[in-house]
Amino acid sequence: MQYDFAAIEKKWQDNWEKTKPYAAITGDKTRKKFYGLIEFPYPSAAGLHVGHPRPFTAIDVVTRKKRMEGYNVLFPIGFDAFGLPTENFAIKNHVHPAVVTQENIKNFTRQLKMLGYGFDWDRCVDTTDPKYYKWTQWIFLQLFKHDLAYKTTMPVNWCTSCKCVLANEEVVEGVCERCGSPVIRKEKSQWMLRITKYADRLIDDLDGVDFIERVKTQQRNWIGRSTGTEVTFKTNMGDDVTVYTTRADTLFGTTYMVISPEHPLLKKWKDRIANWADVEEYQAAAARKSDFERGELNKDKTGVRLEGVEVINPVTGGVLPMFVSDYVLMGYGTGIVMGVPGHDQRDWDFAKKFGLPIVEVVKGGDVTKEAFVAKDDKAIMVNSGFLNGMTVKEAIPAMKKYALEQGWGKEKVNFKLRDWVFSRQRYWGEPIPLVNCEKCGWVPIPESELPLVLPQVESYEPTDDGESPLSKMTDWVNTTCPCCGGPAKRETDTMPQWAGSSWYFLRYMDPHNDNELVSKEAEEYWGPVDWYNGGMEHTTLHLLYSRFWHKFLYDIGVVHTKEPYAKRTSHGMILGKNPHYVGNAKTEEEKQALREKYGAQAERPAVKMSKSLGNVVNPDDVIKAYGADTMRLYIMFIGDFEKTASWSDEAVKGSKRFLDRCWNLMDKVTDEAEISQQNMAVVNKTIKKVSYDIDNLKMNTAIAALMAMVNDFYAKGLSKGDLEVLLKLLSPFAPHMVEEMWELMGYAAKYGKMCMQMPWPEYDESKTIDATAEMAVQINGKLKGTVVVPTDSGEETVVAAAMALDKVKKATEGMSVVKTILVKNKLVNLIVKPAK
RNA sequence: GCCGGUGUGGUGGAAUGGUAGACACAGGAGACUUAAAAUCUCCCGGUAGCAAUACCGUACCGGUUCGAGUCCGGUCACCGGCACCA
Repeated sequence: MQYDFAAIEKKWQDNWEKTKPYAAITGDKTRKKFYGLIEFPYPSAAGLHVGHPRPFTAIDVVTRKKRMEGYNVLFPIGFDAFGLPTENFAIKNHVHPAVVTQENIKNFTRQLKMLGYGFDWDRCVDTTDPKYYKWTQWIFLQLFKHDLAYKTTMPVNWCTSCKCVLANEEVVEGVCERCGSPVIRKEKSQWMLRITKYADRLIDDLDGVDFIERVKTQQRNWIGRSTGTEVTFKTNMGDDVTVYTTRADTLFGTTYMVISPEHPLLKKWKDRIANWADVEEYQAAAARKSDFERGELNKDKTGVRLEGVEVINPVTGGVLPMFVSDYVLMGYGTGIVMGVPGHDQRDWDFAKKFGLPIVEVVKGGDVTKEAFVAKDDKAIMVNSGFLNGMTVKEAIPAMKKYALEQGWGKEKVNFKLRDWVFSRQRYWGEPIPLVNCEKCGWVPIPESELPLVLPQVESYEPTDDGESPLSKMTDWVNTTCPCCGGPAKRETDTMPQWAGSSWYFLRYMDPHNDNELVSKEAEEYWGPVDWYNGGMEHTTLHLLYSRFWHKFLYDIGVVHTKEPYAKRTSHGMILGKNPHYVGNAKTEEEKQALREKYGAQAERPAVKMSKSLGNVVNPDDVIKAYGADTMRLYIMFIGDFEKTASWSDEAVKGSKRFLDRCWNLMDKVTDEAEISQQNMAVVNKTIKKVSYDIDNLKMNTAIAALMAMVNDFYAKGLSKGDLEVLLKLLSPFAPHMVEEMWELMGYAAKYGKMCMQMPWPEYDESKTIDATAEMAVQINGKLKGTVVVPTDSGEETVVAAAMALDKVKKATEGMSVVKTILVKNKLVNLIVKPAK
């Protein structure tokens, strides 16, 4: 028999809507709190896809178990609704983005409720709600007041299609992360946030949090802290030049200098550079290149020698030529590097091309063929004066010390992390609450005037001159200066999408507070988030940004913890079937054709879901066919939570079949209210396994254990007490069906509670042990068979039983046992030798 | 190039150094049924054999160990991230 999931799920969802069993109670001191968090979705027009339920269900399961364990649980949901896709959709269809957003939120809400998640819907937030973004703006004002927000003209990443600047984190392989269009450099005046001021703390505080290791390493690499030396060189131009190097030991091998095309010194030296026209032309060419071109063509070094510029090597006194080349970045170090072609491959390539001398200062390689980048401490310095004979490891601090004494060098820490480009020339974002006054400069609007509401506009189209659509709203733009009362103009750029999501987890703690971002009481009760699960793709974006904002909020006393999240886990992607997989083809010709047409793609059975491949799975369809409980169970059973997994329509049926088997157990159950003797061990073992597995996100093996227990129930029969435990363990995974069974079996009446409100079952360690153990018997490490012996049998008993096996008799004939290895209840290994 | 990760049946995947393949999907056989579906029971890594059984088997090569998918050294392949960061 199959259970009527449609009616049952509707019934219980209506019940939960009314009775609110998921309401979190701020300040409840009688229970421990648990704050579980998932990344709130972006409400796209396409609706929920199967990627969403994986993390949502996992944390739903975790929080459901925590509630049963007696915790006061906060498991909230909201919508990260500002952003480009909605704005683009609005432009295309001539609807206001706010209208689109509300429709999408409605659809997402319907879908999420259909999946039966235990969200506290009364705490739902929407980043586009002025009541919400009032506080996003408020935080920006505090950043501004603390000199962490500043406007500057700089070359920025400009997406040619979105007509908008992008943060470094939004540029992937030289193209726009969102639309894939090339990104070029453009000089623009932009709001920036000084995230670099927090670089050290963002790295160091990772030591104190429970994040999965790959998240920590990725953040550390992204921030990219390195300790090196700044060395100052004298020049004939009147200015000294300073370079940053992590290899101070190679100073004797420096044969030239390179300056970035964007470096301001070039302009200053203009009149004294003999070939200025060439240099200027090179600068212009470099500016025209996109990031992609600049990075991709990295093998082919280009540059121009600055004629007339001479630089003195402080250790050799030698005169070095200087070049301008775009392989030196303005944004890292000092924008000038010392060229050491013997021991840096890029410098080597450059030196080869321009015929510069290559000097070996570290022995071990062949610098006529390639740069020798020494890593081990066996590498010995040569041609390096007082460093000769030292290892690289010794030479670096020795040179540092010498440089410091001589006054032309000092230790310096550098980061790859850059300040955060915070403004966007788009409509659908939070207005930046500042005005520009000719007399007073940038002035914040009074906090009492927040929120600064996004005005209605006729057209949201980005302008070709790169200004925000808001700039055309002259009524709104022209205002008075809060400082002097004179005429002033509003900032017309808006905030990036990452703004609203950088602090949303705090708003959940106190979502309706009009006077504060979050009350002290609520923040001290709920903070920090106990468990946050989200995608790896946010590691260097949202996760880093929100840690930065949280640290700032800590500094100004809004929050009481240095870190927002105590624990961070990450889920793998869900892949769809690859329609072009060679395995689908029947004949060799078809296979060959697929390989030719799709190349390496054709070798993969599963690929990312996409509309164009037609392999997208819609959760609505799955729920319609099998029910939400099946959807939830399957997405948890699909495989290791952290790894990518492939969706299989076939395998979904297995989860449905299991739920039907559970349902049909109701007909097999005997009246006994206790756990039955025949199931005592399996029930206790399963409680232990499921409890441990849920806490460790091993949902697939937790479900496998439940399946194994149900298989046992079918084989041996079960009591009412056995079923009661099963229902409690299954409740986090399949809450609708479980509540229905709970009611039908009379437990609801007996306890006056829903199953989800019962205490989580406990196990008795002594009862997890079977009366007998099946032990492996090995001869010289080779498996010969198994014996069943009483649990915890000693060596004598086990060996006797083992020797009784025919195979063992045969294998030990004419041999003597020289050693016996016994692993209790697991195996016995007899080491034998021919008898003399 | 650098940093992470992964490699196990036809498939998804299990295995604190201790019986490799739990639990499923697909497939096969049987029961029930007029029949089908559903359900229930059993089989299901490879080779040889009627069978008992024997040998092989966790990407590849080597090592440690009574015993290695698991630990160590090396190689290859794939996936993800970063990348002219001096």
